[in-house]
Amino acid sequence: MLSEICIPLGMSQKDVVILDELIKERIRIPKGSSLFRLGDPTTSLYGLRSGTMKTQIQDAAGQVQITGFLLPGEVIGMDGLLENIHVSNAIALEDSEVCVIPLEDLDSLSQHLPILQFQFRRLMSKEITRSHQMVMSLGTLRSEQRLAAFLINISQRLSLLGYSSTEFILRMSREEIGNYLGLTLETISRLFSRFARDGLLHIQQREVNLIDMPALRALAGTDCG
Amino acid sequence: MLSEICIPLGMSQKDVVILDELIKERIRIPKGSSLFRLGDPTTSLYGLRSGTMKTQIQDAAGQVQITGFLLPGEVIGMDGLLENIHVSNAIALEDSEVCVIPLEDLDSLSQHLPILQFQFRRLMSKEITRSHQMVMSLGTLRSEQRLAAFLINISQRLSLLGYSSTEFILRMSREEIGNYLGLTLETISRLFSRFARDGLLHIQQREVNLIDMPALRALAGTDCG
DNA sequence: CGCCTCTTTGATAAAAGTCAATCAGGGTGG
DNA sequence: CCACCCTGATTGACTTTTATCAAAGAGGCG
Repeated sequence: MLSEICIPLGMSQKDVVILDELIKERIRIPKGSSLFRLGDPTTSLYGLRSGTMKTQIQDAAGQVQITGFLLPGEVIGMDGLLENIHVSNAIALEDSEVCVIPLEDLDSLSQHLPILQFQFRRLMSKEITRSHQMVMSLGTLRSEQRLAAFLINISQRLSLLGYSSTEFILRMSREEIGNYLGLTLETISRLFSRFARDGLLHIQQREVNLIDMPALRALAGTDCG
Repeated sequence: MLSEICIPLGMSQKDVVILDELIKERIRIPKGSSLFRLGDPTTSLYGLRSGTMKTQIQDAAGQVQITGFLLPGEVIGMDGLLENIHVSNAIALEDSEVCVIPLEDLDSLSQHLPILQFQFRRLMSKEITRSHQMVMSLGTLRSEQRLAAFLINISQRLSLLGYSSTEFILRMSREEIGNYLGLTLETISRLFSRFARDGLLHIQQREVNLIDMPALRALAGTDCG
């Protein structure tokens, strides 16, 4: 049953049962603490079961870049498969829970369950595409377009999880949004104020209410980072 | 022998021989033409054998973002494995040649050659990491830092191929560099002029001569996007 | 209540973009 | 062979966008 969240794509019931064997363990990650850190050996991947997390990379100078905000059902840790060393930090934005997918088991099972291999190939390809979209957002969009695209993206992903697509709570600070979008926290704050003034949304601290989705879409350019 | 270029990492001689069976075909791509286009079915991956290519995505409005410049030995097309439809265009910047790696063969061979599976997992993970670095570059670096990091990155990759790390020819225009780095062609041009004035490099059209690598590294912040 | 973090807002400055004109090379055709 | 044209590159003047610095306001929690 967990595996349906972790790996929710077209598998037969039988396959899903087999797959359940993969998930031996769950881990709770309290708000603010790390699931793994840069340099840790990569022994598992993780499917986010509940909560919200962020992944961030950092350079030698300590400069940080958030590379993703993760929602339930999404898989964390695939950037550590090059040398089996994590190259990012995964930090919980609220109390969260992940299911552990040991690489060892994944490998041995993949031998006899080709669809599992396909599935992970697809997930990795999806992450590549997502990251490329992010590059496009940072490379071509202006601040207001980036924030609009960000909100639409969050909205769509929450919607897929069965939550409201128009009312939700941002689990990340203005600073984290700014870092993610290549902007400063002040710019994010000003944009929220302007969007609210222009009737695109209501925002009260981290509670967002998207009012004019068509206008937001138009701003973002219909595509959704 | 081709496979050593296409998939150059730790395999036994025997494995390499088996792997050679994968490479049935080579394709020549003349300068300016496409290896594949957005929307094409993904039936193969491609290892670049010679030349230089770029991959770019585009949104509904036709806005383009270059997501990578490819040098010999690098693998193209992994972003198409989500739905087996290419989500990018791959275009030759000079006359190039790729070896074709049919997915069908890759899949059947992977069953009996686990190392091949690992290898592709690693390559995909590498692309994820590379793209995340790109996000960091766009999100946190200023224009001069981005260009310095770009030049160092090209330099390192050429060096690994046995070419000079200080003298090389840029196969892409100022506009393409600008698009890739989220800047305008004028900014790139000005930066090259400034770098030359400051004695960091010589540049004559597309011929670059890196003179002060330490200074370039310092500018880029030692990390190399 | 008071402290602490996060957020908002304003004033100013810096970075990069835009518009425009000129320049350089490379290739083509007279 | 040379002039011309076309694309790509450079440079300048000016504008826009976003960052920076600074101060004040709003919640939340001990």
